[in-house]
Amino acid sequence: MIDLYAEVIVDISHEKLDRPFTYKIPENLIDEIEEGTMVEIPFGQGNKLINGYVIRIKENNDYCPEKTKEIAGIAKGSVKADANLIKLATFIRKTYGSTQINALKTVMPVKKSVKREVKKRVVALLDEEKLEYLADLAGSKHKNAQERLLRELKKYSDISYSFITNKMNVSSQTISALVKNDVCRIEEETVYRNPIKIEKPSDTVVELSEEQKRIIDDVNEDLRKGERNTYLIHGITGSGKTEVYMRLIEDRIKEGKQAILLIPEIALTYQNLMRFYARFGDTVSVIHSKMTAGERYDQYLRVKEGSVNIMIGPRSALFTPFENLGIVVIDEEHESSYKADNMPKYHAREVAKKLCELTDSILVLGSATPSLESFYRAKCGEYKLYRLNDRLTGNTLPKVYVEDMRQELKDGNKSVFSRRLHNLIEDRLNRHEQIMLFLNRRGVSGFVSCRECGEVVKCPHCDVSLSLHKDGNLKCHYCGYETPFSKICSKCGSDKVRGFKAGTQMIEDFVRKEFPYALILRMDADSTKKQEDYESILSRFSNREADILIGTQMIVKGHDFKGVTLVGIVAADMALNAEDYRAGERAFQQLVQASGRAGRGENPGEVVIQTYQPDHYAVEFAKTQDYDAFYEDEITFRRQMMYPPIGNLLGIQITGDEEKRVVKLSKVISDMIDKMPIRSEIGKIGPASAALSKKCDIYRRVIYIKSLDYDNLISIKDFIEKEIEKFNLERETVMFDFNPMNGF
DNA sequence: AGCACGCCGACT
DNA sequence: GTCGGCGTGCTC
Repeated sequence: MIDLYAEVIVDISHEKLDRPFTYKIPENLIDEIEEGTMVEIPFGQGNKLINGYVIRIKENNDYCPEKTKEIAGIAKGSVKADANLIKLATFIRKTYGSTQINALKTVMPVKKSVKREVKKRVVALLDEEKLEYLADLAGSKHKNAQERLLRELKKYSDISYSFITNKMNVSSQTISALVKNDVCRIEEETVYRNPIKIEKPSDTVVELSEEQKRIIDDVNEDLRKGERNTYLIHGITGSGKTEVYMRLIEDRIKEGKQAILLIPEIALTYQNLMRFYARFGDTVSVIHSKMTAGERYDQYLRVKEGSVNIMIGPRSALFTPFENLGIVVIDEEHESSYKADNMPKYHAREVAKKLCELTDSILVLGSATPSLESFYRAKCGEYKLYRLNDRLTGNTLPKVYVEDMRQELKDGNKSVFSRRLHNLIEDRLNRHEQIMLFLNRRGVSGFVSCRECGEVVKCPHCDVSLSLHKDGNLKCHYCGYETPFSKICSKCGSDKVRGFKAGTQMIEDFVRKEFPYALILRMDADSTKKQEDYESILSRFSNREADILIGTQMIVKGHDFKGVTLVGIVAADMALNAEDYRAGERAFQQLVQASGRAGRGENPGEVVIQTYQPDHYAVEFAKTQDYDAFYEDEITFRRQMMYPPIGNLLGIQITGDEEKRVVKLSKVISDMIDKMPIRSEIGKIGPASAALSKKCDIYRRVIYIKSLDYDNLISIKDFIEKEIEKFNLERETVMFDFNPMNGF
């Protein structure tokens, strides 16, 4: 019998080990080991048993035969990765740049039958005096690493394990030596959470509109012809996108196939989830990030045994190992949560496209405000575009007022609210109808604008707003351009240029003062530490326990509050002037989505958008809800600047604990790029300090590379990675993000 | 990442 | 000498 060998990716995430290792497959395991099997292998001089994934099986051994070891066995309680998932992992590794093992791990829906997430910390057991003494002692004996650790323990007494080994350059042996002597102890934390419980309501069969019918017939016709396309459904809020998804999914299930539905965040589409349960019953399953390992494993088993046909969840639901996938639907496809925020930073839309190619499935994207990427592809003919322009319930879109805050100021109104918003709030309170006040502050660190003319101070090189720093200078977070702050407006000459700052707390205080009899709920990151707080605030508001809900972008998504007839966007400028190239797109999306919250019940709604820049294209087009016009303006800007989706952007983030070193390393990398032989034209921006230039004592700098050719960016990333490997970096980290969504 | 090997200073 | 910390290099 011929010998078989396996290429194994070891479960150690380190660049130096990020390549396949060849192992011999023992004869007794030949039938059991396949590509995707998790195996136990002896590794290193100590032949320590570790896990690894078999990614390929081959007949010839291209490695030195004497050194080739045998696979020890199949990893206990392991779960096999199916072939498509391995291909997806390879795609993720190549497209977003990560180690193979990390790509494999993100793609695995369940790694083990019981997976525990542990966070190790080192905690001091002695008091400061004793530690000081021991540190001195270690110092005098030239035990440098030990001294470093002891001094740090004296200062903080509780340090994360990975910080010590990675950032302080102290090895695990040194730590265990101290543990043995009872100087400190290692603590492990496990975090678990319960899933949400869903009841089964009944649902009535809905009559389809002409628009909906056309989409469904057209898609089915394509499938009959053997075509596999990507479809973008641009449907205004309340136009019945969900019903279209359900019909398309139903049709695939009748063909014996399965479906994946991606939604931005589980809690936010609770209502939609119930509709799916009502329609498809037990064949629907849900996964989300907060489920415990056991719960996840249960869902995985149900999928494997074929009792689940539809998987609903956030981006990770994409990796459900269906036998015979037929359709992937991405609802609210413009949402930034579809982009992974930790490595590998993949985008669910792109991975879904790849998955559909691999499984011969169709991809359906839906949104009221499609991402520029998707709409651009639709315009190019790469996706098929459909519109849903009619609101099913027959109620009209809300009336939108844009209030010019410059004029308010001129007329002597210095309050947070325009006269119109103030009057409308009073009116709604009298009529006992509900109000939502919306304030966005994400990604904003105090942009600067003229209160007279609305002019925003922008970077002459990057066309993004400058932000005011404590040192009194205005800085660009893209290229590092710096200029002193001046009260004098360069456009109109007034001396009313000010930084912009407002918080939900401030709005709440103001509302309490102005309308003391109103019942107010506030929701933002500070007031909702826990998921329960969040749900309870929303349900209390839904039960009409309050008149006014004040919040950040959290309150904008998905929820239907029938009683709300007035939406106030207190400071639209906050979103307009976020400091990256997506600001306009995000602002438009948020304004339209926020407007969509008003008048979802019987009474018609009104929306007030307050801004210093009523002429801003995002505001103008949000007022008329004119997506196409907005798109034309925005794509022109992107084309001029070569920003995505026209060009591609690679973000490189350099972080470290000492500013000088981070600055120096970013300069080194920047020079490296300049000297690099490249295939096609690129544009380099930076290095500059990141939007959050210092966070938890870690300094952050960024470099952006623009290129029309995506592969060009990949080779730049590979090149930099290879170069910096030589430096053996210990205190700095370099991270890459392809076509970043939210900056770094 | 984590293990062995080997160098080099400190101490019997 | 020789004990032991810590840098170096390798892992199929």
